[in-house]
Amino acid sequence: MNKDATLALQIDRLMRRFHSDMHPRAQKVDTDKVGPIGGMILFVISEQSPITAGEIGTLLGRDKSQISRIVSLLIRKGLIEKMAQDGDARRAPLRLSDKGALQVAAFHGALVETSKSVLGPLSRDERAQFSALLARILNEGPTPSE
Amino acid sequence: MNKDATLALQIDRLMRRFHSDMHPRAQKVDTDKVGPIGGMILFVISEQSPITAGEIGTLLGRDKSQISRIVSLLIRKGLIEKMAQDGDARRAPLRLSDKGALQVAAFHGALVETSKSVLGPLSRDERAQFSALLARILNEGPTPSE
DNA sequence: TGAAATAGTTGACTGAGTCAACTAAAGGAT
DNA sequence: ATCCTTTAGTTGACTCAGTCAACTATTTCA
Repeated sequence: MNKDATLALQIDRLMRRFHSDMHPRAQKVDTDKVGPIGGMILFVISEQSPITAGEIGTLLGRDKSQISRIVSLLIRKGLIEKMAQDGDARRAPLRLSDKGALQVAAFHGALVETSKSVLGPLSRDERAQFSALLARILNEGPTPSE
Repeated sequence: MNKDATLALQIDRLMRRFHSDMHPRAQKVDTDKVGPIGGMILFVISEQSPITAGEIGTLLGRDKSQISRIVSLLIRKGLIEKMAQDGDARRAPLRLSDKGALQVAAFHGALVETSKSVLGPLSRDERAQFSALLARILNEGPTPSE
């Protein structure tokens, strides 16, 4: 069997595993019903702030329309807020609210648990190896700090 | 920043990259409009036949209801067919039709191209390493190993 | 100043994924 | 045998992810 095709199936299965593990964990702490992607957006903002919707879209590899909708939901829920303009009235720099900062900690925990659960079979070294390979694969786009 | 949380974001981005690369490729060869998961099901059947819907669900990590619907679509399109019973009337062993075998080759090509494109930054050795790590993750996880 | 590029919003749609309820067949125990 | 439980698959209803196109407002630059 073709190795590349096998790899494709493996990646697909990893995705499924990751999602189905994360979903219930994220739901349990998602008191404001912002969904898993809402959680990831909060997480990204907590790492880099201020950040615009467009930058979030690039980081997460999602369409701007999707980001736009979830961002306005997060604002409506009071988890993030638009900051004062930075000179370009098209851009809307975002930052966490205090409430959002609390929420982020919970999502962060869910993410960590999911990673630990899914990557459980790997040793510490292997996990680092895996992460390094992922970083190389993703290297073409903007990567979160290391 | 927490390493495990970084890993979670990395995996998510890999998934996004993989999907958005595969989607157009799969669509181009998807003359019967069975969708990317339809293609993966065909691929799985081409590798292991006969196989039941339940086994496909386990292999792909999808819900049986989702598999059931797509399988009946594939049958309606004439790409796969139910075989004679094997003694258990609940189980429905499936196999490719001739038409399905042709379609599978096209999907296979799309899968290979996607792998090559997404994993382009990796060397031959790194790709093998990556595949081995994936195999360790997937085989020792909550899914029954082979 | 007028045209093109950029950031974001909105609408409409497809499809993935989840959950629960259901049918039908098989297996096991007394 | 008959009941009870388990298993394979089907179906309905629903939520959310993802895509695409059209649109507004603002900035940039020729």
